[in-house]
Amino acid sequence: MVADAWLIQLQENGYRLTEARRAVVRTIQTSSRALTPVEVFDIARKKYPALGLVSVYRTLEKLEELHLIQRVHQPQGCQAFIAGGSGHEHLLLCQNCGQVMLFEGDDLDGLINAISKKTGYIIRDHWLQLFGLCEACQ
Amino acid sequence: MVADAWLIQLQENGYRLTEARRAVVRTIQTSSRALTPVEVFDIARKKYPALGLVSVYRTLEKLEELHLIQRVHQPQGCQAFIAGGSGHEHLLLCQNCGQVMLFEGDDLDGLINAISKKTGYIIRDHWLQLFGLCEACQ
DNA sequence: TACTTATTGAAAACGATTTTCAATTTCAAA
DNA sequence: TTTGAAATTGAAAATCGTTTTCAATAAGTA
Repeated sequence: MVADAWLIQLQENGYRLTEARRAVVRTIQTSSRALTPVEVFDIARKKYPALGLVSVYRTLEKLEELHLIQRVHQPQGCQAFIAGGSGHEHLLLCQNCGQVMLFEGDDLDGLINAISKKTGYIIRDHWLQLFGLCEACQ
Repeated sequence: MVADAWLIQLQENGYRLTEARRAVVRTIQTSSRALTPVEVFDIARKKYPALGLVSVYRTLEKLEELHLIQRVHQPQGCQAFIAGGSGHEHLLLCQNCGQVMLFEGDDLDGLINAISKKTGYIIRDHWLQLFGLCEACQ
């Protein structure tokens, strides 16, 4: 019935497709903001009341391992997850409603080279996150 | 005896100077990598064995509130603290030894304007963190 | 020196996450 | 279809990091 890429990914990695996993996947996929495990639990249970919180944790773990979701770091905490992007993308968060957008196309080469030269570090990775107000919240 | 800026800051904000606070302050100030509360506890107790873990948490809370320390976000967790910079600075972390350096002079205006135009967001803040290998670990 | 009040460490409480376990469900093989 | 092995489940218990409570102590002012 569902030709869902995430479910296929789970299956191809040897995981079984269960109602609990479908419920968690659907919940995260349809959210425009990052959700904590308990939030996923509360939302998903509306459609699948038998769901247990433990299964939420276990499914999130697998989805993160497959890079289908990613953890969102914020000043208030780092327990929330959002659908992961494809390739190299960064996050843009609305400080009012929590909406998360992904963007790509950062060109930090100049900056990174300068810092590398100044500090002697070999730089292998970077995190960039922007905070602001989405159009609706301005 | 100690003409320490952090201790003065604490005092000026109405907090008393105690051995527990001195021990925590000294521990963080002399560390080149981010420390978790328990790590601070273990290190500080070597010089002040009577220290309690609760006082570590309470002192970290006050130091963070005064912006003297900052929380370090990493893939493995976000509970560690490092001495805070002055003004607008970003972190550069060694993925091998954990050493943390601060740098400033990021010019993200072009990038931020482009993202702002593309998404309609008003961008008010940003986080940038670089990961790599320090000279000693290469 | 005396006194008020912040601060302390220990123990208990708490909340989030993980582990254990018997029952259930999935899915491949018959 | 049916069967059966193995993965997955939810509930309960255990665990971990952090916070609260509380009586004793220490800091700093008068």
